[in-house]
Amino acid sequence: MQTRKSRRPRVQVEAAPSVLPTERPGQEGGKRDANRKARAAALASASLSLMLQRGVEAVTIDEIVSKAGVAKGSFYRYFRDKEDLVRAIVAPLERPLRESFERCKAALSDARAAESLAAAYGLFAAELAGVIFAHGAVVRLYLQERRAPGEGPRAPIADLARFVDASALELASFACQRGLTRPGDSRVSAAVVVGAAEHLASMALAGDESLRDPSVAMELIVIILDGVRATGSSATSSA
Amino acid sequence: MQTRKSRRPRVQVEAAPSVLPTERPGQEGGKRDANRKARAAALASASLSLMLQRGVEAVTIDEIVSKAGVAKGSFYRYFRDKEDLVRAIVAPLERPLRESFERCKAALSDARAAESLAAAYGLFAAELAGVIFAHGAVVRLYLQERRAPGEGPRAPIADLARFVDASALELASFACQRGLTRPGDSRVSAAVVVGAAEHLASMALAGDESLRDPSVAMELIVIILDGVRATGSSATSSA
DNA sequence: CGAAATCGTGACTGAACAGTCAGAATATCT
DNA sequence: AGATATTCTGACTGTTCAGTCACGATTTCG
Repeated sequence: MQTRKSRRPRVQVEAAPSVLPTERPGQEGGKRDANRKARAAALASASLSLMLQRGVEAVTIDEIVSKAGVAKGSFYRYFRDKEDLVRAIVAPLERPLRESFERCKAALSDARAAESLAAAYGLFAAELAGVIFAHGAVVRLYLQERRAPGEGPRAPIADLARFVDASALELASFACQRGLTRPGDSRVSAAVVVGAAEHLASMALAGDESLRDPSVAMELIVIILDGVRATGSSATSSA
Repeated sequence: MQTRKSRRPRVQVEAAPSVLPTERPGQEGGKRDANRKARAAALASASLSLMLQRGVEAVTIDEIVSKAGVAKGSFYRYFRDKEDLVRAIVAPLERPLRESFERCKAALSDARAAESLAAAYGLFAAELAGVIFAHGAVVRLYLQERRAPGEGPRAPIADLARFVDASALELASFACQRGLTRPGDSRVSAAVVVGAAEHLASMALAGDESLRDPSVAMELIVIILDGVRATGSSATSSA
């Protein structure tokens, strides 16, 4: 079997490469275990910096192993292919995102008025900012390739993007049903919020250091809340 | 000279490929001219659909010429390489965008109050919607690869993205200076507006047909204006 | 119509690439 | 320490790809 690049192989039947380091030999404390973690981390880290510089598709396995200081054969002991590597790189984002979405929905469940909306969204934004800056490089990669087609090595990023969009839509629908936001098509408000937050994060991570200030996140919140808030509550936010 | 893929060649000194169809022989009316246009269009169209499906980097010249029904040598008579092709594909977007930005700025120059802001932005949005739906496939490609690194075949898209960001920032600063929008960091409001509009456009173009309704654009405007409007003017938008 | 140019073609080249594998190196266990 | 299993290594293979070029087809122009 030889697939050359990631050009539409999509034929793998069951995944499960014959050999992958599950946790076969010396567990946890051993030198084997430490080596494994170090190697996987070196590969992921080298990939990440290369992919941020030149894009996921342009980076080759040879470059990755060269930069990571590892033999090519070793790569395939840890990852089935580039798509598998990308999946491993972005995987740490999903859980904290999902949990923050869930906590925000729970907070909205208890919300009775507009100030509860502000509180719930404020907490949500703070949590998201934590995730974004804790996983800066990975989030940059996600943002960079976020709208990639669902095929090829960028598929895991596209999957995560779909998850974010769906979660945001669910949240927006929920808030709207409970009368916390202006009535209207929740797909629009969800898209606006996701697009605005992600683009701002992209700027903050890729460029301007000064955009990382907490006041920037506050400004985003104020703008979004004023745009989305249910009419009838107090007018615009107090600056 | 052989560069294999677009892997960091970046060595070209002066561009200007030895032979490219400027307008050498039979001008304008001739059969040559018609053939040229038809071929270039076939290549661009084939590229566009392939790139939308699998991404700019994954598509090969062989696939493009095969789909376009053209010999490989002909490709290189029309485009220097894939980057050149991408530049030709997205080029038609820049002019209308620039002109809309300029018209919007001019409208803001004449604006005296909040309703002028709404009028200027409303017209701007209508013009943008026109561009977006007139060049649907190209805009989809732009949105798909918008945050790509500035190297490689996606560079022309990254350039266009920088242009959009810079223009939006200029517009936001201008509106803010004139007191038409809430005081604050214009980088934030510009990022919010661009991110929101582009993400919504991405949804409308890639997915849901129903998001193409003009009422959706109106909803976007209302949300953004309420989030951005200078305090002191009338409260939230009338529905 | 015939000459002179441009244009189209597709086989060809050299290089880069993904993925493999036999043997060397290393860790673990007794 | 010795035996055994796992892991690392990098040379190797077959393929794919970008870019070229000599030649035949087509168009233009006198």
